[in-house]
Amino acid sequence: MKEFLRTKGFKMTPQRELIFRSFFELGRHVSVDELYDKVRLQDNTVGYSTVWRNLKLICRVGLAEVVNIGDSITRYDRVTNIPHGHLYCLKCKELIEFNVEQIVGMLAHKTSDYNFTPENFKIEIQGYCENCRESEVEVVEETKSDA
Amino acid sequence: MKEFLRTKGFKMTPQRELIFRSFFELGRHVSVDELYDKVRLQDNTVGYSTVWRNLKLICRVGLAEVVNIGDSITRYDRVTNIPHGHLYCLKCKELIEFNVEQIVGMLAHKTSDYNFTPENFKIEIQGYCENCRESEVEVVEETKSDA
DNA sequence: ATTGAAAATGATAATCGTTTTCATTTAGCG
DNA sequence: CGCTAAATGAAAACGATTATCATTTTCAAT
Repeated sequence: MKEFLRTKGFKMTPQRELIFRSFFELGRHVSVDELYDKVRLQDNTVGYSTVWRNLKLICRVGLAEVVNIGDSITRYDRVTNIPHGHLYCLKCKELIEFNVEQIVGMLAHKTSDYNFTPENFKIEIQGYCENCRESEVEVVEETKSDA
Repeated sequence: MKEFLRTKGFKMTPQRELIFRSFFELGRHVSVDELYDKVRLQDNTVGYSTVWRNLKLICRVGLAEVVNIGDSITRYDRVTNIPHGHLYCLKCKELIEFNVEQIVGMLAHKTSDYNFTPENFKIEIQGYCENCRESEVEVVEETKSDA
């Protein structure tokens, strides 16, 4: 890892090592706060900005990418070689991954109709998971006034 | 439209009418600022918050939905009956719509494997449009230090 | 037409996530 | 070692979005 970063022109530091390791330990859909909390458990001197910067760095070097669904929280997802989309349950807020290998293939083909060269596919589906399926009624009648 | 809103429990006001009309005149991928500017051309007393609130209202009643691509600007897209995804050019930042009717069909089918009931499909593809295709090289070597 | 309750407006302040700044410390090459 | 570029941590700055609140307006019931 140290080597990997060096070849890209970045240095290795204890904080950075801790942040990187924590990120990969956390696994999927990591938010800044989650990562910050985990890092602080092991070293409570690490600054918030440092966690932030390194999370962006992890993306910059191609080891993670941003996941943005309905809520306003940006999450970072470890890059894997199997492409996946996300199913987001509007009720319980759970984020389920699902395989989109064939879909991506089709999409790639389709974009060529538009003379477009794709780099990155984002497929996010909002809906209701198995458990929450029943109560999918009221969508408009929530917050009416002001807001 | 007035009727339509009333049945959903909302009132009609001159500002609201102007904002709604302006939104639909603008067409696709409307940002708050764009809409605000357009509205102010016709009535420079309308407040920013009012534009904001009404943009959200347009979404709430199902006439528009949020489009969020790479940049941090939230845009609102008029809902149509033909489902479409977005091709976002990383260079010129243009947003191209493309038809995803079949794709959505496949996706809907695929989500059933996960016992998931989809409500909303978002397909965003980043890449390079016809004109910008050549210069798609440097992706990592941009801003190195700090940041 | 008048009225009264509910909702909308507009200005402003508050909030939240993210980015920048800057003085200080550190990594790592020569 | 010693030097330079990069990294850190704290704090402030920033921009987008939301909440607050006093005032005004809509609209249904009279």
